[in-house]
Amino acid sequence: MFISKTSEYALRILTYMALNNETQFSAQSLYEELEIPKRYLMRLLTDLSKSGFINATRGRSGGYVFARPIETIYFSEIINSVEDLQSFEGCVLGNSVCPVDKPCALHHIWEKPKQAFLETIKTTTLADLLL
Amino acid sequence: MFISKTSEYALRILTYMALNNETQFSAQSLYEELEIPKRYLMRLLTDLSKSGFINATRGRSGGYVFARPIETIYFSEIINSVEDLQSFEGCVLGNSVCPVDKPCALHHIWEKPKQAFLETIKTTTLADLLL
DNA sequence: ATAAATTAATACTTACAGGTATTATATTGT
DNA sequence: ACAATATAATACCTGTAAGTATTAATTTAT
Repeated sequence: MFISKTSEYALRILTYMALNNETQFSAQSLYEELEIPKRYLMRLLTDLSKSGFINATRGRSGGYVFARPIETIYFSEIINSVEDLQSFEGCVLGNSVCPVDKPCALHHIWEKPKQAFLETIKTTTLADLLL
Repeated sequence: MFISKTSEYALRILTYMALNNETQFSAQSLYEELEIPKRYLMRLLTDLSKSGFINATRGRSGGYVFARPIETIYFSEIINSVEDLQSFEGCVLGNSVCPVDKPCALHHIWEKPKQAFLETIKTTTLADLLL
């Protein structure tokens, strides 16, 4: 499982845009490149626009462009915009509380993969894909 | 997100059983200890029994006991019994194909956390909780 | 002005994980 | 034998993520 399908889509869209530096991307062109159901893609683009990752312009020669430099867009922020990142931070066993002094049985075992995941998404930006 | 709620429950049940070595656990007693909806817990116990982790005995003094030594029960196996582990192995971006010679943009970035996760669950058994 | 081409808003539908209810089956103490 | 106490099987309900449909708003070429 790992991340939701919507997170997958959001990452797919933005990584594609970051890697193909065209001046602008239309929903149509993104639909043709990425394998995402068209109407869902369009709605997601509006969401990503509202979240401030991209700017939309309507009308005949409209489309989407990055609203900010891609050096400032972290994967954690993208994922967090479509699902709750908090659910990754919490206890593996889903315990409401998992206190430091008396953590759940799996706590220390889970730390390593969890940190590897969080660190990766929190320290990697879209620009890092170009390196 | 990471793992499904059902996986969480399955882990919670079996880790609890591993850590509290009573001769037998009734659904009732597990319900009182773990915070899992009762009927769902009972169904899950039957599933875990069918999967061969535990043996169930019915009737007046029935309950559940481990069917195998806990040294042989890996977390990967538990998770895999209630959801598809394959979904963790696959491409982060959910691409149907993500070929080695031309992997997706996030491929190498994702490798580290993914391997950390898979290695942990594939090399850790319930018995390791007792160490 | 008008039509074409684009995104936006909103509401609806679907699929599935998670949760519930009911009835059946097995075991054991009396 | 019978009642009590377990688990098993099966069907149903529900909430939410994912996907679809419809209509509105905006821009631009002619």
